[in-house]
Amino acid sequence: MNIYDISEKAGVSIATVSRVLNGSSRVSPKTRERVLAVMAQQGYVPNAFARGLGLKSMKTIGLLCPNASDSYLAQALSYLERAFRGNGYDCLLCCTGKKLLDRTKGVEMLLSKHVDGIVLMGSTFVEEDDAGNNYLRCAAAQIPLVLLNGSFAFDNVYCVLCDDYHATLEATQSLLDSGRRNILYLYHSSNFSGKKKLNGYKAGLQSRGIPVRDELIRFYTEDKLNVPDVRDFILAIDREGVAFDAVLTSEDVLSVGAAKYARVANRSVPESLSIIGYNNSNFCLCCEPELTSVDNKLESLCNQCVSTMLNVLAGQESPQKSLFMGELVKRGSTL
Amino acid sequence: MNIYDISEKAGVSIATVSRVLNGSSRVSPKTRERVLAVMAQQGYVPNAFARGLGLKSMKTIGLLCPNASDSYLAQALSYLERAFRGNGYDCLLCCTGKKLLDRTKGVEMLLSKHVDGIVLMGSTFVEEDDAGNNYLRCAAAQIPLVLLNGSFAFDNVYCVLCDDYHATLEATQSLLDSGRRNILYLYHSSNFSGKKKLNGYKAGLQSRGIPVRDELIRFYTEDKLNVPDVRDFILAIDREGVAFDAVLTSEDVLSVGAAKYARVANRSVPESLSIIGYNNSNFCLCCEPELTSVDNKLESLCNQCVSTMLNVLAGQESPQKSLFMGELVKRGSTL
DNA sequence: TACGAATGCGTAAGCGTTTACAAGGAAAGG
DNA sequence: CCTTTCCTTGTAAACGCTTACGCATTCGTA
Repeated sequence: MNIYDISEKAGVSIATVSRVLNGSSRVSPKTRERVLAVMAQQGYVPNAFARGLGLKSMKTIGLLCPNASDSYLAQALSYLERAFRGNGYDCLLCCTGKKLLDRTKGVEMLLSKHVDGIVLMGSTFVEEDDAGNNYLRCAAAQIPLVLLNGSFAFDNVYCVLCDDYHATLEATQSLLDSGRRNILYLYHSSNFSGKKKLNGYKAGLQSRGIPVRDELIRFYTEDKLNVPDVRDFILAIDREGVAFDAVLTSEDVLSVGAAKYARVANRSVPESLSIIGYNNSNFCLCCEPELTSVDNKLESLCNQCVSTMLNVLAGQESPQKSLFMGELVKRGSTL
Repeated sequence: MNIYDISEKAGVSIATVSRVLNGSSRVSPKTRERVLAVMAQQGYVPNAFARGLGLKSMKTIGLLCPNASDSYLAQALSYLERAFRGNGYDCLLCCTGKKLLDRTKGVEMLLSKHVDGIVLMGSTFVEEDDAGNNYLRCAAAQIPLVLLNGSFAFDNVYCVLCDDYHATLEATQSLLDSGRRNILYLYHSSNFSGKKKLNGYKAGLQSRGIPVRDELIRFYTEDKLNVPDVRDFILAIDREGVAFDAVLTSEDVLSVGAAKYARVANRSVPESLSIIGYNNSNFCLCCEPELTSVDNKLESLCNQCVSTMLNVLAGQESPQKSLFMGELVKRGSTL
């Protein structure tokens, strides 16, 4: 069943069928009706490969996601896919893990499938001058790239991100202003936004004249975020003899681990230990007390990603960088 | 940059280039080397549309997912994508919501993109004879379909699922055997596996001679699963005067809500209230005490989906139905 | 040495669309 | 009634690849 069958049954040429297919105005209403009727009756579905060949586009956006099972990224995936599909674009998903090499291969795959644009999720990308990201330059030479939570100054690379630096800075200040002095900072990835957050933490301390102490800055290295393991990780820090009266983390799941730690260590939250997480995810509401967390406006970020992409594809001017402000959502885990 | 450029620079015909591209054995090693060298040097990437036109396949699997932000489905997505890509297939994602109409449109979209096969996630499909699922028949006429957690007896439709009926039955018995008599059953969707679970609950009661009481079976209608709302939902049931000493749910998030309810209602878990969830997700470990839950072997299910799909695509015999057994993982929320 | 088979490669015909160009007819203007 | 213009439609040439078929060349064997 192809365009020829339809043209025959409708008594028109294939060009006319194609024009109907593409909504060209250069078809008389009567003819259009007839062709559409035949299509519907025959259950005709145009061949996307052939269309792609002709149009050089298959209305598809590539999503490069480090890990679809991460609840934050999964949520982002969901927002992005919905918004793109609502605008006539489908999404090709590529989950790559975090390694640069794998991400490079992922981008190549997406390019070979001739996606119209790529959204790179999850900020595994560092600053402008990182040599390892040369492939971004190559990719951007062909199609528009939008980085979600990443930054990379180059033509055709657009960045949409939350100001993680200031958000973390404010969270830190908020802890200090409630009387905390020894804030344990726990983070899980040293990617672009990971670094911003860490810097925000340090700046927060300095803004109140509190010295930055390395033993209070801990990197959780396990790839998988598992609550009991995080709890034990913090417990071990405690047993080292490092004293802390607050835990600030780069992700909510780490904070859940902190809440678990508090329980086994017999410390009351928030009286003896304040906890602040990041992302304002579902996990915050699971704990008792509920977790204070930084809302980094994921839905807004995703919508901006999509509209930026659509604008660029439509040849319209678009901001190279869109920065959103995070917001501290206070709940029971802080004073 | 196309096959002609390469053929010219390598001094061979396009047929030879194509043969190299497809790993045909009908090329001398020397020629192959030369062509590969030119390709690499020129950074040639074959046009997937044209290949698709010729090969009638673009090595792509469509994933139909009701909701990528659901942690269970997100996890499944991640497993599926990884396994498919590891086997040379990419994944086209389509998140549709649960409505039949939307899912139908999603399937049509995937068909028009000529995916090689479709995995339908999330069991929005009911039994064999549901008239609404005619589109599955149509789709299956063209390409293989694999249902994850669904069942539909028809050629070219393969089912991979967990025995939710027996898993829920056993969970119910386990509660009864620990002395509980009034088990509140809370569920969120009445899809295929939702019905199986409900039936398992009823059968569990009956197996111990306990009457099924309608007021203890509650459907949580909100589309979004939000912990505080679930808590209030259960609180309202309590206030109705319906007494229950255990809560069994169709999803962990509902159980988290139950744990929250217990706290505001001043009931101790598990002494005054037992709780069992379903999926054995991360949420179980966030609660205090940790939640007992049914592990429905998601990773195994997903791997089976993939190997079934690959087998069918390779023309090999494959089981029409693959049934896995769930397992009750006991934790602190039960006696 | 001769002949059939096997191998390596090229030619050309698809695959199902889009679209530039052209042509035919109707409407409009003189 | 003849031109001109606009509108609708058709013809045919891409798009970049795969592959059946055919032609040389090489190899093995009698």
